[in-house]
Amino acid sequence: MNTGPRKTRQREAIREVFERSERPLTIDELVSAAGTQTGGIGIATAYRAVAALLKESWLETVEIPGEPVRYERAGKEHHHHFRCEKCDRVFDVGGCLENLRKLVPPRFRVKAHAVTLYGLCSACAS
Amino acid sequence: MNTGPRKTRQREAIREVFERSERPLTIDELVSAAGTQTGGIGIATAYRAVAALLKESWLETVEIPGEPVRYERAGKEHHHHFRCEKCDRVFDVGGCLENLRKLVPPRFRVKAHAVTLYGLCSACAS
DNA sequence: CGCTTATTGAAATTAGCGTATCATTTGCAA
DNA sequence: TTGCAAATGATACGCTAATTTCAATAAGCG
Repeated sequence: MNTGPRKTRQREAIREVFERSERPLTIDELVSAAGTQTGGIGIATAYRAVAALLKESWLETVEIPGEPVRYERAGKEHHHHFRCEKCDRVFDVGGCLENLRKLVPPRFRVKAHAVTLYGLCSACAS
Repeated sequence: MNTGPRKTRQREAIREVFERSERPLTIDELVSAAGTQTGGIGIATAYRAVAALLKESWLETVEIPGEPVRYERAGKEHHHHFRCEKCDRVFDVGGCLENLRKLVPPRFRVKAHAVTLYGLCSACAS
């Protein structure tokens, strides 16, 4: 007897997609990517699998204003995101600003920060 | 004869609320604030007035991931925002980071950026 | 292999946010 | 004061994202 999570074609596909992708993906992007690489997955399955992967901290959310939530592998080095205004893709951007804390008023306590850059990616800038 | 916008109690109240507020407000915050200061305004009116004030660039949008859109007076100096995780209010944060462009890969073109800080405001930190 | 039960997925449902409707109110020019 | 169009506001509607339903499928232990 066993009552653990089962290994299914769909979940394997989802893990593969995220492991191969170097950028955050929306649910729809995930479904599309998994669809081409395997027999395809349903949206409900995608949501459920992502929720599970979030719970076990295998994925993290990437939220950008006015955009659907995206997901990427957890545990990456500290980084931020760049959204291409032409192709709508979101890319990781390494590095960070050290002096963020200096910006806020004295008694404010900064616990986290998000930086989003907007512009044209290399593919769309040419 | 004249076919311009009319001066109403509700629009006056909305302008006053934004002029007095030093922080961005959601539609609901606006309705609440206007409600206490005057006879109250409807949500539809709030949306319409805000849309008009946006169109004439008297207001600007402040978008924070996972949050409803907020609005603040346009024309302020370049600044960013701080969201208190306890009271959910959003505050303006002066200053900026100069070296943002250095973060992105060579061929990427940066046109804008958004910085959001998260933590506890001075009132909630005590 | 056979059985139990987790998983899938299409479709229905929910939830949040914003807009459109339309009868009523009201600004304001004549 | 009068009249008309603009403005209001309660509510119905629409849209998108995400969850739930439930019958069918399939993982995987014995």
